[in-house]
Amino acid sequence: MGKIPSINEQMDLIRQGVEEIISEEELIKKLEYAKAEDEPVIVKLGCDPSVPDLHIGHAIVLRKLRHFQDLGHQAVLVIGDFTGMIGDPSGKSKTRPQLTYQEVRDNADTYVEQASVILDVDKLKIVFNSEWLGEMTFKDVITLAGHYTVARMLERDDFENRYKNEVPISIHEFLYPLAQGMDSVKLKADVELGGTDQKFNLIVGRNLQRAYSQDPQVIITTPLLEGTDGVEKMSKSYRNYIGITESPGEMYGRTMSIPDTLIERYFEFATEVPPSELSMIKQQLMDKSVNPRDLKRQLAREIVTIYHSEKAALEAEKEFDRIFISKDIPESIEEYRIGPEPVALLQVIVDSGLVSSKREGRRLVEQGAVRLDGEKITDFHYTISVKNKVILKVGKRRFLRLVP
RNA sequence: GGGGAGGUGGCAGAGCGGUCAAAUGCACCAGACUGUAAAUCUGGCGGCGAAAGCCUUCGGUGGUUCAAAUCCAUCUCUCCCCA
Repeated sequence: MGKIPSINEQMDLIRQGVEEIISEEELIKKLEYAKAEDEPVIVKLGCDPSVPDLHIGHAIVLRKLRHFQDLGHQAVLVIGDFTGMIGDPSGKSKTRPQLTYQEVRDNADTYVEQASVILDVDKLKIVFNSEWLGEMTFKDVITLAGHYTVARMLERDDFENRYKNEVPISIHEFLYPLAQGMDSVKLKADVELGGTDQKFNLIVGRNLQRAYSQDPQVIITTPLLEGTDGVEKMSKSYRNYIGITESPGEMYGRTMSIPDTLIERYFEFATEVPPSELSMIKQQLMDKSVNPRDLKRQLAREIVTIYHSEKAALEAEKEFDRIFISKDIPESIEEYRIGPEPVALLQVIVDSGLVSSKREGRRLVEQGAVRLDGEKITDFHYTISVKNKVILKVGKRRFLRLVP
């Protein structure tokens, strides 16, 4: 590692877009040591193989890991296959079906594949925690558990709240942070990354390393991004996420649907815009010198560009403008064959999958959301017979080309 | 082992014999407006039906009743307190 950047330069990059570093002094020490000894710092990130689809919220922490890679450090991705095979740690959900070995492997593959958009996979060390956790005996586990107390476990906000609100916490949930901490011990991690929701677990890892006479890891937390609804955290279970494998059009549109108040955060955490530009954007948002819509357009382009290409971003933008600004029809519309016989329009809407029930279709007609070739349909008994192609439009963004 | 409180729609959370397809908030969908799928306002938000109405839903099952999310029995899961 001859050309390692200076500690200051490293810290500048590391500090970008993080919530908290515990502690900076320790990190600097580790970096200094690494530089002096020409030994990379070991940076750990754990992932949950039960959710294979990544969204741009996950990307924040992945990007941070990438930063460490760029600085010449050793990134380690820990696939939590062991914990994944046992079940769900976040007590609320019911018995999530346990994943089989094969499912976990497949998910892990998908994860790495998707993460490769952000990480340098060639330099990435990938490990499965079943390797060591699966080897532990019950006695080992008890010994491990002996390093922690219930009171300290209850320090975790989530546990504390659930305890207070009489929401069940099962014993095995206490073991998850310990298991995760064990990963750090095994890997002799210098740094562990995670979302702010992981802070507690990361600290447990730190404490366990101490218990095992290791130099405790530095923990770095990254913010959890709000979803497109602007209310909940971005998560697959609410449909408020932007998946990193989504089509450019979908990605662009979903970005445009975030509340204006989120523009700044998205710029800061979901894109690669340099700090100088970021501060300019913040300024523009504050003094309202630029229409927020235009900033959001820029944001949407940035995001699509990261996961697709600039070209795709521009095309997506064009399409978006077409539909929502010019109120035009999309460039390409799916065709749906209905034959020359007269059919109830409602039936067509349901059969084609545009809406899920006649009831819903009817509501939409009543609300004036259904148009045929631009003409509003007001009668839900409307019967259609197609001689030439017709454009069926439901709401603002559902289109179908009906062909005989 | 004993005592008590609960399981309601995507989530949170009311209801506690009929007026309950189930308040309210969030999410979601649509319309208006607009600067965008932003904000705001309005409407909708189980299914079939033109409608009347009918069917399925309040942890599972079985009852009581003209009528049950609401009462009873039982099963199951959860929480709290005492030991």
